[in-house]
Amino acid sequence: MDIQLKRGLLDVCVLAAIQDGESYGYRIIKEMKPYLEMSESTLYTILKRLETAGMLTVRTAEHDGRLRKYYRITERGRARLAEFREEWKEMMTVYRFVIREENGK
Amino acid sequence: MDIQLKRGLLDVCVLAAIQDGESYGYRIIKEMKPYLEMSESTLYTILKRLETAGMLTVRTAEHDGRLRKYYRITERGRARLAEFREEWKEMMTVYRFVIREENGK
DNA sequence: GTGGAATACATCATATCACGAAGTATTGCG
DNA sequence: CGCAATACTTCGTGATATGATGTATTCCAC
Repeated sequence: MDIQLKRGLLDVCVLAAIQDGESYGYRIIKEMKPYLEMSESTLYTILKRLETAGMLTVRTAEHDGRLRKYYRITERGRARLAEFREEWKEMMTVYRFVIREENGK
Repeated sequence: MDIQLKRGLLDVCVLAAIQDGESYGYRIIKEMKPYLEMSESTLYTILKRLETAGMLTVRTAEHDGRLRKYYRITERGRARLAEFREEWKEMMTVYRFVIREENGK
């Protein structure tokens, strides 16, 4: 998919991946892969950004001798998802503008 | 609208604005405004980029003593629009992944 | 007839951001 | 032992949207 198009989905996609309960980086990537591929460096950048924005919280825990960071969505994060749904309506309006001519085919 | 979300639409939106016949910068902005707002500097940057990519051609003509640049879509530009429609299908898949939980409400 | 809005385009600096590359460290399997 | 998988981090780079600013003309209101 076009990178630019992808950009708008990355953040909300990560939030969506933890909306049912906490998860961790490596698992999030695997879970999202069928829908949207992203590199590890991208994901961890996004997770940091979302944390800074108060959209998720982090806790570190040991699992099989390895450290894992578990991410949990916050109210603000859920609000972002709700906002996204509104923005999507605008997206659809623009989409119809873009494809209008080929519509009659 | 969220800037990141907007990014994926800007280029195709400009192409869509000239798909029915040539137009010029100032008019494109006005025409797109109800759907997607962009600053002038953004538009002219995009027009230059699309020209470099061979998705549109430019001709300069005088109109009421002022110079205008008229932009015309190319075959490659139309191909980009067609490609966008395919990408949109992927976008819809991701969209459904994002809103899946709230769907049942 | 002067000032300001509208028309029309250009350039520059800046901030954001996705990503590849590379690294660290452990577990588990053949 | 070696290699894949797990798990996270850091750095540099390139792309890009935008505000600020500038140039130049036309048209309308006062």
